[in-house]
Amino acid sequence: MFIPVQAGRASEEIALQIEAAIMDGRLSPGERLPSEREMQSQFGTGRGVIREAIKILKQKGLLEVKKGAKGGAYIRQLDVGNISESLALFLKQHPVEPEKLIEFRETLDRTITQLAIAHAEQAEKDELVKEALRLEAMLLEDEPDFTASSELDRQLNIMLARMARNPLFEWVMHAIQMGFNSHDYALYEDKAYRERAAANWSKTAQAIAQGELMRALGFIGYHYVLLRQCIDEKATLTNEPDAEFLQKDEQ
Amino acid sequence: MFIPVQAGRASEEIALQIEAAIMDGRLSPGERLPSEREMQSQFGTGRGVIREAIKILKQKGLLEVKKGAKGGAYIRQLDVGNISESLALFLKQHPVEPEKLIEFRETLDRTITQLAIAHAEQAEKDELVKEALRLEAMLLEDEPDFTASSELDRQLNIMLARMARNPLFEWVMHAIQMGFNSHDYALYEDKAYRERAAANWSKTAQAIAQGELMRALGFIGYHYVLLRQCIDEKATLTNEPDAEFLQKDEQ
DNA sequence: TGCCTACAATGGTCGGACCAAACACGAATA
DNA sequence: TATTCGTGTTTGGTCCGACCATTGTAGGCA
Repeated sequence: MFIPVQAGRASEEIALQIEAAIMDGRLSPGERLPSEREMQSQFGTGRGVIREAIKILKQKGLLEVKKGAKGGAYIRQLDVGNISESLALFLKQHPVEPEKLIEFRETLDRTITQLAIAHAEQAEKDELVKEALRLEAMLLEDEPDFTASSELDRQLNIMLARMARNPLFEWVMHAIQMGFNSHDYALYEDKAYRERAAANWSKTAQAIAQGELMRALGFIGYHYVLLRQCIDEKATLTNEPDAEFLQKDEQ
Repeated sequence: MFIPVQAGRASEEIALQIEAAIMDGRLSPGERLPSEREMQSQFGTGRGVIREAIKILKQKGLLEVKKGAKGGAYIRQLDVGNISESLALFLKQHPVEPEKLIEFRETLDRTITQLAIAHAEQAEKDELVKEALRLEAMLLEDEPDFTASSELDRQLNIMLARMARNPLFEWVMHAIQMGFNSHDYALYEDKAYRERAAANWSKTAQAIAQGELMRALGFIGYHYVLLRQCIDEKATLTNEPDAEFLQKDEQ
C-alpha cells in the first residue's frame, strides 16, 4: 500500500502519502492505520519518522490517535473546527479592525438571508422564529445568562446559514462564529442595547418567516447600526482620560 | 460531568507553551528558537518530544525550520495560506455541487466588487484593467497557455479581493481559489467561451475602474451565466451525447 | 455468573549514535 | 588583494533499541 521513502524530509513525504490515501478513498473515516511499528517496516524507515508524520496529520485534523490495545491512528471525518482554529490563530497574529469584521458579517448576513428566504422550508423558518423569541425572553430577564445567550445567538446564526442551503455559507459562518466570540456579545452587556438587539432578532426572524426580504434586510441593517454604536461607545469610554485612573486602580 | 484528560502528551504540552510564548510576544517573528538539543535539556525531556512539538507548530504555520549551522526553528509571520490550506482540505473531503460553489462565488464577487469600487485607489483599478487586458490578449492567441492564464485569472480575482480593503474577503477569496481550481477553467477550454469570458473580464475591470457599479455587476452576472452554460454543456456532452439538441433552445 | 488479574498490543518517551546540509573561517591560490 | 577551496562546527534528520503507560481482552478464580 505504501511506498518506501529515502529523500530528506521523509516524515512529510509519508504524511503526504497517507493524506493522499485518505483523500482518494483508499482509507475511509473510522478505519485504522497500521500500527506505528508496522508502518515503520512498510515504509522502510525509523519509527520516529512515522510518529512525526502522524503528528502532522493529527494536527491537520485528519487523524485521531488513541493509546492502548485497539489503539492507533484512526481516520477522522474533518469538520469546520480545524478551519475555525486556523482562522482564530491567524486573527490573533493579524488583528482585524472590528469595523472590517462587522462589514464582512453584515454582507454575509444579507446574502444568507436572501438565500434562506428563497430556499428554506417554512418549518425551518418557524423554528428560527421560535428560537429567536427564546433568545429574546432569555435576554429580558433581570439576570441573563450571558454564556447561554451567546451560545444561542451563535446557534441562530448558524441555523440561518444552514437555511441558505449552501454548505459554503454554513462553513464560513461557522468559522467566523468560532473565530471571534468577543465583539458581538458586547451588545448584550448593556441593558438598553440588549433589549433592542433581542427584539430586532425576533423581528428579523419573523420577516424571514414571512418572506419579507426587504424588511428582513432592514432589520439586519439595524442590528449592525446598534453594534457599531455600542462598540463606539465602549471605545470612547475606555480611551477617555479616566482609563488611566482605572489602570492605577488595578495595581 | 467531568472532562476526561488525556494525560501524557508531552509534545503537545510543549507545543502549547511555545505557541503561548509566540502569541504573547515573548518570541517575535524572525527570532530563533533554541536548538533542539538545548530545548531538550531546558524542558527536561527527550529530543523526540521536542521534534514532535516543532512539527506541530510547523504544521500550524507558526515555525519555519532550517537545517545546518545557523539553522533551527524560526518564528514565522502567519499568512492566509494556512487557512486556505485547511479549507481546501476540508472541501476535498466534503464535495459541494458545482452550482453551490458558483452561487457562493457569484455573491462573493458582487460584494467584493462593490467594496472595491468604493475603497480602492485609482491606480489599483487601472492595474486591474491592465492585467485583465493582458489575460484577454493571452486567451486570444491561437495556442493559449492554460496554466499561465488560469494563474493570471486567479491573481485577478485575488487582486480584486485585496482592493476591497477587507482582509476577510481576501482570505475567503484566497481559500476558494486554492480550494478548487477545477471548474472555473473549463470556461477557457472552449474557444467560443474563452473569447467571451476574456472580453467580459476586461469589461468588468473597466467598469470597476470607472466606478460604474451596476455595469460591473452586470458583467459579473454574465460571467456566471457563461460559466453555468459551459458546465451544463459539458455535463450533457459527457453524460448523454444524444441529448445535445435538448439544450439548443437555451440561447 | 461475575469479578479480577495477567497479558498483549499499542502509543509515548528516552538516550545515544550517525548522517546530511549549511555556514564560518582560514588556507591556498590566482 | 581578492577569490576559491577545504575543513570543521552547528544543527536538523534519521535510525535503533529499550522501557513506560494505557487499554482491551481472555482466562482464571470465587
